[in-house]
Amino acid sequence: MRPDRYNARESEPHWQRIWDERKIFESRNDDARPKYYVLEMFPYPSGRIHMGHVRNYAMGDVVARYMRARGYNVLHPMGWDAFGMPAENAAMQSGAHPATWTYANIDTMRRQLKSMGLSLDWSREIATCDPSYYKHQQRIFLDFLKAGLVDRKTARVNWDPVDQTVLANEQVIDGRGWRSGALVEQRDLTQWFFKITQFAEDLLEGLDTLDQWPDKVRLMQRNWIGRSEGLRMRFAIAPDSRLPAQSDIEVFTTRPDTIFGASFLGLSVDHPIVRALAEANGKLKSFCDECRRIGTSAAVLETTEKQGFDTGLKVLHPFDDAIALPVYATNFVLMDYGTGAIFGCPAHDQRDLDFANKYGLSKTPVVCPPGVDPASIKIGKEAFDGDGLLINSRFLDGKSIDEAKEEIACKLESRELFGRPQGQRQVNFRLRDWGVSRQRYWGCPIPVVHCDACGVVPVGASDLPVVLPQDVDFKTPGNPLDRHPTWKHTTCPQCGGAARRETDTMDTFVDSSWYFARFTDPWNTEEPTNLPAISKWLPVDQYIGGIEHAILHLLYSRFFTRGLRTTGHADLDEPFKGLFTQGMVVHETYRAGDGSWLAPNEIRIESAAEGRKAYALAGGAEIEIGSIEKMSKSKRNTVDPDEIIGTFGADAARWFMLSDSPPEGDVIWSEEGVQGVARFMQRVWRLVGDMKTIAAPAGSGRPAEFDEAAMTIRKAAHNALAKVEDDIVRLRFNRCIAHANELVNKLGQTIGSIESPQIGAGLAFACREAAEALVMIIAPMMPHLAETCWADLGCEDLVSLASWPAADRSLIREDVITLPIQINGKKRAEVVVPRDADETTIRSIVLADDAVRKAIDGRQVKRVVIVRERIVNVVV
RNA sequence: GCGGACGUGGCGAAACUGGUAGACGCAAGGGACUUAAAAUCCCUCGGGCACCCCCCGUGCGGGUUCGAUCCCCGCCGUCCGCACCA
Repeated sequence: MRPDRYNARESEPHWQRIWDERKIFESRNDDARPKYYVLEMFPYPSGRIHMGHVRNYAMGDVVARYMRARGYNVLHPMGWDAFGMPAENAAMQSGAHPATWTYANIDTMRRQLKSMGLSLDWSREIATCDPSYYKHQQRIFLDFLKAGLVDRKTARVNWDPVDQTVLANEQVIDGRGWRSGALVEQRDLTQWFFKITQFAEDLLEGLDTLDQWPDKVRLMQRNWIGRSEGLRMRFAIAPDSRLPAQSDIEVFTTRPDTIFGASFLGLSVDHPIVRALAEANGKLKSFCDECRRIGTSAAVLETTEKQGFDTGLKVLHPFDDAIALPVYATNFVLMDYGTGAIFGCPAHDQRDLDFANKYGLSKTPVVCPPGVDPASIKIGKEAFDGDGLLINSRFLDGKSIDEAKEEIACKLESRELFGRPQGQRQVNFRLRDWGVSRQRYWGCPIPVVHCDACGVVPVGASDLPVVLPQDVDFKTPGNPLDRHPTWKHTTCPQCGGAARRETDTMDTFVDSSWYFARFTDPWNTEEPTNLPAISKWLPVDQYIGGIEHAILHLLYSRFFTRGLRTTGHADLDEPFKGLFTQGMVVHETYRAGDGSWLAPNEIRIESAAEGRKAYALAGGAEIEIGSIEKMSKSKRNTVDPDEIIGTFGADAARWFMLSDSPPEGDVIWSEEGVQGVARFMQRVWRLVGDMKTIAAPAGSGRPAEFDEAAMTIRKAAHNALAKVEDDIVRLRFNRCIAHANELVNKLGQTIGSIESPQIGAGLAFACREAAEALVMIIAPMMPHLAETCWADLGCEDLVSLASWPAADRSLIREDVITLPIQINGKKRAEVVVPRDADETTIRSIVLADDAVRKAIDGRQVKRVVIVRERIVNVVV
């Protein structure tokens, strides 16, 4: 007995169980069909999934299910980005061990993801906090170390003196630790680094090959890498101010052409020369300390004035000994870019101009914009950095900027100063090496030991993994690994003497930099990956995730892939062939009179012609409907996927997530919207039932003749198939859904107008064909409803295993077409013409048309523009 | 400040990137069925008007074109990224 209503709550677990038992989504590495690897960014196991996950995984699942139907061997795995701070914070607050907390969260979230009906290969599940995963990460670290891709050097870090840990830049808010609130100090610590800068050029060039990435992301990475070509040049210190150990100062500049506009040298307060001078100069020292204290956060930089401290040193202009330039210690020159020193040319650099104005330094214009009289140039508050010709520059006068740059570079390169060339061309990058040391417990241990006799010694491969100790306490601040009573004491792999383990763990971005590769052979106990599996599956054909990872995660993964290649673990450069960044899930906010936020399930909406109003469920007070914002706990505008799935079903949640907005944009979750989806689902269920009563049995042959109703149905079905095919591969899910809606509308209308005596073989076949097409079309998005309909229609096996019925595009081509007719660019009429009509025929049909003649109204026809199968424009 | 994106009905959006602007959905209004409600079905739904005609309309002002949401120039506004990188 076919129920009147489709019951998602019964149906969804039923099909999930069948999919699970038959393991139909597990992919094999020895499957010979063409591969397709679709991957969504794996989640951090924070506790529960949120609607953003639902959207992300719904998108990936559509792609996976569609490509499977198209005959591909699809890899669609899932795992957990399971190391990280929140687990330690939870341990500090509740006392639960990070591992216990993390695995409990994973269990919850796995159940939630399974309730979404995702076609995932759970047999490949990995968790980065598992020793079976991080063992291989340690191996990769050691291989990178051996290959010279790892460095250990001192670096300036944000140090939280209360928590006794290093903080990332984004964890420092207004100069204070985000958790402790303590004033953050800048400390020089010895840290581990991945030498990502070694691949700077390659990472930049590789972007050009990533034509299936959003331009926006490529641009962001390009800017982040920040390549610039310039010149290192040395200035001799004037003899009377020369220091004992220092005869010259080297600067980096991208504008050597402006050398005759130079009026000072600016040095970072951390420049060795400044440091040395500060030893003997208390005022300079306190200036430097003050600059360091203020820090470099964005908000601070906005308001901080350019400041300098005259060191008393003078340097000689490289092309005129008679010019001596003052040397300042400044707060705006960075030590870790270029040489930590610049020459300032106020006329053509805004920062230098600000500085010069403050300290009354000269500002000679040396580039004259085209069409401007050099004598008329006045330098006020705005520096000119545009193009022009050189002036006031002696031998450079009249040259272009590029010619002048070239000339200065050649001159200085071929000239010696104190026994070395005075200039050297250099390409500089904004990109810095990737510091991976974290003074935390819940991360992958860095597998080296420190031996007093042998120094830093890698742990032997057979001793991996270096496993985190279980018995740790989080009551005291600092690194639990460091204060663990026994864990760090070990013996040196080299000399056998007493040694200490490295107690830093790796940045969790390391964990996510190669997980996509591990999925290709997650069972491998010996190696991180193996080349046949890598070659088979990588690159990921379609990677889907949030734009917030546009730089770090994606850049690190690209670096790692190059590193894996260098160390023989992989054989490609670019891990992600296609990238898609989906938008956020946003929701209205609700605010009570007292300013407190209410959750969507605490209010009731009433809508009428005058507008919508919200009332509190408790008490009934009217609630202000606020702006639409990203779902967040603080604004309480979240909805819980479990509740939505429990009420409307996973299919409804998935469909709505894909329906309303283009996938790269934000989608507004609304109760009304998801109710609309629920109505749609019942409509599909009824329609399939209606069509079934007409439809021929499954597998019936195609008759030779189709009547008009049958043709209408067939055309609608094939038209929808064709449009969905075009849109789904471009991830335009919102359009796919519009096509599905149109098909349902069309089929409903046509079926509704059929009188039962009319039903012949043609119509029966068309109904069977169209009903199956409809089910196939919705299946990637609403797999459970689709399975139920598929079974109801008596189709073979599962729709999840069925092949996509390729659209017959010849059916969509009409023999006669309706052409819109414009008179002087405005649409005035339509005519029906044969598709293959030539221009003369069309012209005469158009000009004979009553509506056209009326619109022309006797005026002279000057021209008739005919665009084939598109439009006709009559110019009068 | 630099770089980028975007502006279309009451709302989310379509429009094959130069060819019928507003598909599809949400909300709203009217009607049918019903004792009633829900569900379902039908109609209307950018603005104006003399309402089967016609005029206006894709942030604003120009331009190119037979024809512009789309291309060009100049404004206005919103959002995002980077942030003293010499």
